[in-house]
Amino acid sequence: MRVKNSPTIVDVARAAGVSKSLVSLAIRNDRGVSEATRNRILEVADEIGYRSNHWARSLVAGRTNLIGVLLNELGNPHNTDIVEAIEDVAVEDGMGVVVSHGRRDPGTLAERLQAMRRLGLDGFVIVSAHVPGKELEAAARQAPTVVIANPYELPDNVSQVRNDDAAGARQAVEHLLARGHKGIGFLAASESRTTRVRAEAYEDVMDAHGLASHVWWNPASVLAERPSAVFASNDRAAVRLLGSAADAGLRMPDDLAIVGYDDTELASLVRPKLTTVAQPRAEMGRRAMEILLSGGVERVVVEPSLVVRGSA
Amino acid sequence: MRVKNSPTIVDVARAAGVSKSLVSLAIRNDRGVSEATRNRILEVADEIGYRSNHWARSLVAGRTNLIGVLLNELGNPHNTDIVEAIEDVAVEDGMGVVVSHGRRDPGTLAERLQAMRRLGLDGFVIVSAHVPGKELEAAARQAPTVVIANPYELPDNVSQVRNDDAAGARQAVEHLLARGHKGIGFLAASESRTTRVRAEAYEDVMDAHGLASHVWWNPASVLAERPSAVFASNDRAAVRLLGSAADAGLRMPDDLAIVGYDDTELASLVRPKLTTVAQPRAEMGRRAMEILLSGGVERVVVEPSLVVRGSA
DNA sequence: CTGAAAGCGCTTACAG
DNA sequence: CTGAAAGCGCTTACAG
Repeated sequence: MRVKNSPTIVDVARAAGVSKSLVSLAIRNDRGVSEATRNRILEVADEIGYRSNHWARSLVAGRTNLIGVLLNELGNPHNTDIVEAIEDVAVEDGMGVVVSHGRRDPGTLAERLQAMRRLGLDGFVIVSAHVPGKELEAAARQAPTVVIANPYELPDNVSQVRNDDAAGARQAVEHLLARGHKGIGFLAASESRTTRVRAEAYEDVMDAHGLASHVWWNPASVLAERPSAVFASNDRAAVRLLGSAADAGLRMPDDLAIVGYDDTELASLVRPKLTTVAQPRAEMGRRAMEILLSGGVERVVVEPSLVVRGSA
Repeated sequence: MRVKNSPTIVDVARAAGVSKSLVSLAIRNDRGVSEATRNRILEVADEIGYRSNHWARSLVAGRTNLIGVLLNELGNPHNTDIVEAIEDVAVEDGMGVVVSHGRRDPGTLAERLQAMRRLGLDGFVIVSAHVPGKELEAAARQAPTVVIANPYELPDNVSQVRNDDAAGARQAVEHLLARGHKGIGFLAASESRTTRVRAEAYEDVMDAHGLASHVWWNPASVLAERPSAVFASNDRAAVRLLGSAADAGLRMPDDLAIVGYDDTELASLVRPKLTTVAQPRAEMGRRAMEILLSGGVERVVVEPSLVVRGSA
């Protein structure tokens, strides 16, 4: 599986009858090469199928012009939308993006990040809360690193862009209260810090209204207790609950009102469509890239907003 | 945003008091380096945070040990499951994977493939039917290339792994016929070859049973005609139809039976759960990697299977 | 067991 | 406007 020998700069030089330095200059549009010469060189290069070797170029440049994006998992639309926003900005700035992912597993994530580090990328965007703190720290020592998530451990040298989970959760619960619900529970999707913050904000609001809180970890427990409404820590959990509740013969939102979090595609695919809290994903991706390109360390919090649909 | 100067092999050599060649040998576990020396070198390397430069290594090796995976779009679970299977095999073989995607747009896909080509990757797996034939051809000239999809144009030098869409479609339609449906329509999700093949197989089966065929392009047209059952060209289209039908007050599967294709996560998230045709994604990813590593050009067709759930 | 030298494909001063 | 030389970080023969 050896790569077919691609033509190099010296092949072009030979074919065009010039020195290889001149080819290099012509290809990079360096002025100081006559119009005619440049055109001839470019033509020859094209003819023999020359394609500059990114690795060699990076080696001398000391930078790769490539950003590494590490995802918690592929196939999570909340994450992948963020990736697209990152890429938009990167491409505008003439940088490439390589994507990797770790299947929600800290060990795999660490491994993938290390592989990216070996590539000597110019920056890292981590769209996951599960990368070990020491790995983040090591990555940030090598190149600007920003996390788009809210991990338990966030070393001082790494930047962060996250949404205000407490504010989002409050909007969700207050919406439910405004609709007259009193028996409102919380469905936790995981033990992540994000879930915890959302749960605590939920409890605070309930407390403030003199109402009792209930946190469940799976749809079955929810159905066993039959609250009048549930705030789920993300859309996926909300949709699972929606399904289980439907299976149990409940009608949403009358028998059970449900609010999710993230506003993924899923939310408008199911019936009733999900009322959910939307994170400004495009903005988050954009901010992350801005921080990366600035080279400094920043912590940014953006505001989520409630999207009311049929489920609550 | 210049990368902080990472320690190189010569830094290690200096710190350990040996030549840089020796460091190189020690690091690659080349025998011919005394146990004691190797350990000392490795220790020093670890101490000063040495990390080998993938680019430099590739430059001299003439290969990158990296496979490029190009996706039609991120966030399509059918695609991303395939990617995971590819990665499993790649990691087993000591190769890395870089992922890129093109948002379903041929121009963007072509651009991304070109960027990957500049990285001099050792092979390409294209999980998309929308990459222009000439781009595939150029990629395959450079390194082994296999498409996991069924594009209209497939150059002779590129390999392919795909499922038997006609067989899958036949299973779907025959299932519907077995359930007693006669007025069965087809909901097309796009103008891709895959959709066309599925549509034609559907028509053939209907023909064979002396029944009329109807192809629609959106849920609204389906509902205007009220067939008794619909075979949708993929899960997403099926779920959209499910939603629209529910909005129109229909009960599935009694008022309308629906069958999808792909068996994505979506299929078991909605209610009723979707009856759908499953592609052996793990096998497809594995086969693609095997072909890549063998270096030859092959065309492989795998068998899909019907998964019966609640929607039909 | 260990070191000096050449070279991977490119760019960057430095002379002409 | 153009060429010869050095060097990016590494590996690979080739001598000792």
